[in-house]
Amino acid sequence: MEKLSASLEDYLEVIYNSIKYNDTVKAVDIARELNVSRASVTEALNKLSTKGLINYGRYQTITITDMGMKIAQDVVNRHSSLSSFFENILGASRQEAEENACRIEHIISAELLDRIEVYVKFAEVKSEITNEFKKFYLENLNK
Amino acid sequence: MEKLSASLEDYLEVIYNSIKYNDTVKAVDIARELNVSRASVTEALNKLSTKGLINYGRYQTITITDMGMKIAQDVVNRHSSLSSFFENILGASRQEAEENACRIEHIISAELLDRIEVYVKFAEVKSEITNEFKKFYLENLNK
DNA sequence: AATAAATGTTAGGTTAGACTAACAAGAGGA
DNA sequence: TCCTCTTGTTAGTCTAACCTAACATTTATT
Repeated sequence: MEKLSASLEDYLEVIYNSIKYNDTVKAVDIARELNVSRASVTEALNKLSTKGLINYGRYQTITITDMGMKIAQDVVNRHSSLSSFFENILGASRQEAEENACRIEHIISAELLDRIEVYVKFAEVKSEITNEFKKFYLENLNK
Repeated sequence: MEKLSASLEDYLEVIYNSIKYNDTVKAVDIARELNVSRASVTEALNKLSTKGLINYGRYQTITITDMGMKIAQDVVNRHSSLSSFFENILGASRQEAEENACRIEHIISAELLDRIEVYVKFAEVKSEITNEFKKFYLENLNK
């Protein structure tokens, strides 16, 4: 199975999260969330369906297949690893962290992401590092 | 001036580096470097020229304008900050670091990049952190 | 149930960025 | 100089991802 485009990963991610937290998704929700037209959502749904990642047909309820589930969870994991790295280690705001995670999650390599995940664990164990960096960062703002 | 696309930033970056290290660039070099056809290079050169970032006309030598210079240097800075973060702090190989920097440089926010740059300085001052992380990373490989 | 509002689909367009194939221009060697 | 090879350009295509406008279907309201 060839890699999904950044765009299709976004659609799948929204579908996954929406089902997880609201038990269901409608095309109009996806459109709002991704700031695209309803027509674009229909197009994306057809592509995801053709690839066997969601179950979907005209005017039908959207569900995720097992394969789609695996991919969606992988995207979501990438997202949350990056986001917590940006927020907890680099000290970015929640929003800043989220926005960057949304974009970078699609293009980072598995290996580099792995290093980032380990770094998050590392910083949990050695929490003084994070504090020292925050101090260092503030000192550097004036320069 | 509106933001350049990732693709045009790549072209400009190659032009900048090529001129910096070889005093000149030819379209065929750009094509090789970016793995695109010569036709695609011609198209990109016309766009960059229209935007006033390079001086260029049919069959003519390519040079960078002052404005193009600023943008190119900014891209190159983003690239090298990211690359050294990935290599020196996260311990990725040179190649891994470069490849990811090439992609991420186009989409990271200025604010997050700034935090990364400060983190690189921080790790230079506190070099024990990097060593501890490398140890921690190796220990975590087996889990 | 009838109608109005919301949602989903289709058809047809646009744009950026790539491609190939064919042709044009320039550069180097015999 | 002529010929050949390399390099650059053009024309025409393709694809992904978006859009709008019009139409179809479903859902909600009276």
